[in-house]
Amino acid sequence: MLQVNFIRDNKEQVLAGLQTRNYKGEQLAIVDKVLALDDQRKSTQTKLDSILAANNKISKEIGGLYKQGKREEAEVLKAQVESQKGKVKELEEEMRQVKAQLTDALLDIPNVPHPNVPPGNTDEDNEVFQDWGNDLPDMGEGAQPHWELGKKYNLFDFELGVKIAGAGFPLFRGKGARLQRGLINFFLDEAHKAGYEEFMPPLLVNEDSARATGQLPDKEGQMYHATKDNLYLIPTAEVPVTNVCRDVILNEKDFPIKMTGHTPCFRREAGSYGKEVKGLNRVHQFEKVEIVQIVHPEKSYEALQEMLNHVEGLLQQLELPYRILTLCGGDLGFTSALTYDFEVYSAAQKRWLEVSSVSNFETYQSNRLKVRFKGGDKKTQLAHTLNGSALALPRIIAALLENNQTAEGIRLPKAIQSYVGMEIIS
RNA sequence: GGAGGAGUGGCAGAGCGGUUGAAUGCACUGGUCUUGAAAACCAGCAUAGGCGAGAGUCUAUCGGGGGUUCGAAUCCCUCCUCCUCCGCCA
Repeated sequence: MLQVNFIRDNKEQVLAGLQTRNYKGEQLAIVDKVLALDDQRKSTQTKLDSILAANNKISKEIGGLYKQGKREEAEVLKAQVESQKGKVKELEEEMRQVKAQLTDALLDIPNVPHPNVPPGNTDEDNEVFQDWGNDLPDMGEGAQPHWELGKKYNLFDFELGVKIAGAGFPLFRGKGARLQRGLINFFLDEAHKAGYEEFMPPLLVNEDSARATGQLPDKEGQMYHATKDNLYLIPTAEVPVTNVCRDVILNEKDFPIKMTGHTPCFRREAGSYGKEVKGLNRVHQFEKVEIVQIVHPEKSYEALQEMLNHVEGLLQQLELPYRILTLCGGDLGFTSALTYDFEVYSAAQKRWLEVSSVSNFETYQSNRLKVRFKGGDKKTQLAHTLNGSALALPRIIAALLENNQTAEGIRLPKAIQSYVGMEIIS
């Protein structure tokens, strides 16, 4: 969430940001609401503090009087403090409520989009930041989609997944399982080379962690919830990995913090069915390698570019046609200031598939995470956080299979042949 | 899962109802001394929030939450975590 003081000092900028996100009319009133609640919070605290200060002072006097044996005088003062108790309780309750309302209101305000975020309403308005050009692969008439190829080469089995768990839980087997394992290792090795520390985090997280990275309360329905122990299955490694730095005050010298991790990701994807989700296009459980950076505020857009280059390098090594989109105001994630999506062309489905999303959250996430650092001036301030997929597996596998199908089998790109242990899947 | 013990500042560790936001040591930062370093000495060293132009001052925080009390790090309840023993187990 945004900091109240930032909103107060940059109200026009925040309002303009909301407009980029297509907030109109009454929806913009949220900003004034936040400021009003904050004013109320302050005045309530001033009242409360002055009573508490007076009470504390008297209590100390009582201590002194008891030592001197002046019981009666002490009793008088006791009664005096006691008489304020109701008022204190009342103000404390008011404080609790105002704070809760303020937090709720702040949670309703999305991040301020970066000036480069194009206007627009839907994914159709996303701006192509980097195009592939016209020579998209044409596999001809007989090209098979990945779900057919998976069956043909016995790489994965959706029916068995349904039997064991349910729809959207694919079962990888044989060469399909090896392909997936090889890709994960390839991605992790590349991240390692780029200076990211590798993590193997818990796959279930507690409420505090889910709240800190913003999955709660906004995306409650999208996560699997182990209610008995009140733990959530992670929808992305971003959650456990970013939480490494929760409530930490870093030293400026620690920057940049670069973390990576491979995890399965669990998403309920409630309400999405149909063609768009066929095969591996959208599943409840998938593998992903995530990269996270925590950096000095002045360096975050450099870091974003670096992450962009990293993801681009992966796709080039995989020899897949890709394009990069700048998400428009309407499609931009609630917590993000600037997001680039990577899409890979699926030759048989004849459509672009999103395989990575790289975002700069600036201080929006770190404010809730309380990731701060001390700069040269000894002041603590919020760090910037960024993350991106590098990469998500299922759609990469879909594109690899579809784009590389030949009569002899599926020819793997050079970069991963040693990882998978074969040149061709036949 | 059962029984017992413990959680205090970056770390170690006092305090166990009254001016204690918290002794002391270490670490860290600045200074004195020194050609330089070490040692020694002096000073500083938590976070968040309110009020204030500022100096500053007030409030909250001793694992989390709640309670008792004029007053809680200290007493009570509850949750969490760690340690020891027993049981179970990949």
